[in-house]
Amino acid sequence: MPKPARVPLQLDSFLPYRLSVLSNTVSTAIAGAYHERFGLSIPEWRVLCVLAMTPDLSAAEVAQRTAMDKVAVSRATASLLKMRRIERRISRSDRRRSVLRLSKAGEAVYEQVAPFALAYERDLMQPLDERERSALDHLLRILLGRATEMGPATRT
Amino acid sequence: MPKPARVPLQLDSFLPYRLSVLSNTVSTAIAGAYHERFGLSIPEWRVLCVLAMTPDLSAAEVAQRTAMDKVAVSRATASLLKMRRIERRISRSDRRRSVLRLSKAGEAVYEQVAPFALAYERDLMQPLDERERSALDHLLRILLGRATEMGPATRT
DNA sequence: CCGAATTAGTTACAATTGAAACCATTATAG
DNA sequence: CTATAATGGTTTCAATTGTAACTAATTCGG
Repeated sequence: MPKPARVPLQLDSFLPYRLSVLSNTVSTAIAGAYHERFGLSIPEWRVLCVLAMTPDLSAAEVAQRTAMDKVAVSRATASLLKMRRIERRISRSDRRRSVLRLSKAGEAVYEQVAPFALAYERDLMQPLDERERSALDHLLRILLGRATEMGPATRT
Repeated sequence: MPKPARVPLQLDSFLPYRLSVLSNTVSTAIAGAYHERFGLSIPEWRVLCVLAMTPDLSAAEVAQRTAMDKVAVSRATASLLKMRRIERRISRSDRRRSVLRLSKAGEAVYEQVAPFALAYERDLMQPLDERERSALDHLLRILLGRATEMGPATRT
């Protein structure tokens, strides 16, 4: 008997691979632009973004809303503080907790970056019609839910 | 006049963000499993995978088919060589070029990992019906094409 | 109250990743 | 031919990222 039955796994039709390639392509494109135009990293941009929508969050709340861990948030806020794009106060009631919000300068940066980000997204989705866009939204929602509930891949 | 018109950018409906979160969730789940079960990193897995489908590729060809850069391929192949999961020869016609293929042990590992990977993928897509799967395929194809042709985000 | 356990956030250290410099070999121009 | 350029691949160094340990403040059990 020759070879055992080969499981045909074509890498470029393998969903995790495709997601990774797509996400990397998009992210590095955006990251480059953010960096050279605004001196922002992607984690910094995320923090800026949630604080623009919702001021006075703690670091932990920011972490939750940006899907970043607390170390990443700490680094991003440290950098944003140094650039004076956010301000930090200490919570009066709990002196461990800090309260973060955009500074005037931070708002100005946000007002510049947000349209840029939205323009990129619009361009990216430009080939999709309305039906396809809502299908995309639907699929991403399902997949993320599923991936999250599956958690650390347990099988064999 | 008060605030300038706020551009409403909700992070969790921003496509690049959603792709990043989904891809990270899936990748870290799989990476953990590959690592603890087979001692493989994702780059190593990718190399293994393309060599299983197509033996006797050069490093550059592997790079192209895995969407990795040549440094990543070099590291992955070095590690796979040390573990004796692939073999390397020097091309007779061009002594810079190497020719890579799975070893017996490499094939054995592949035969184990591939079903695992496919099972993970199947579970991930389990909530999707046939229509949705083909829509997903379609959308990913379009978006990747678009992201690639847009290249380094140029705008403002 | 007081000490153990929790929680918010930072710091330190190791592993990953990317960019540029670097060999060795082959191709090309004069 | 020979010098220069280009190519395949590896190594080096710096930047990013993740994990674990740590500090400071708060809560909880007794």
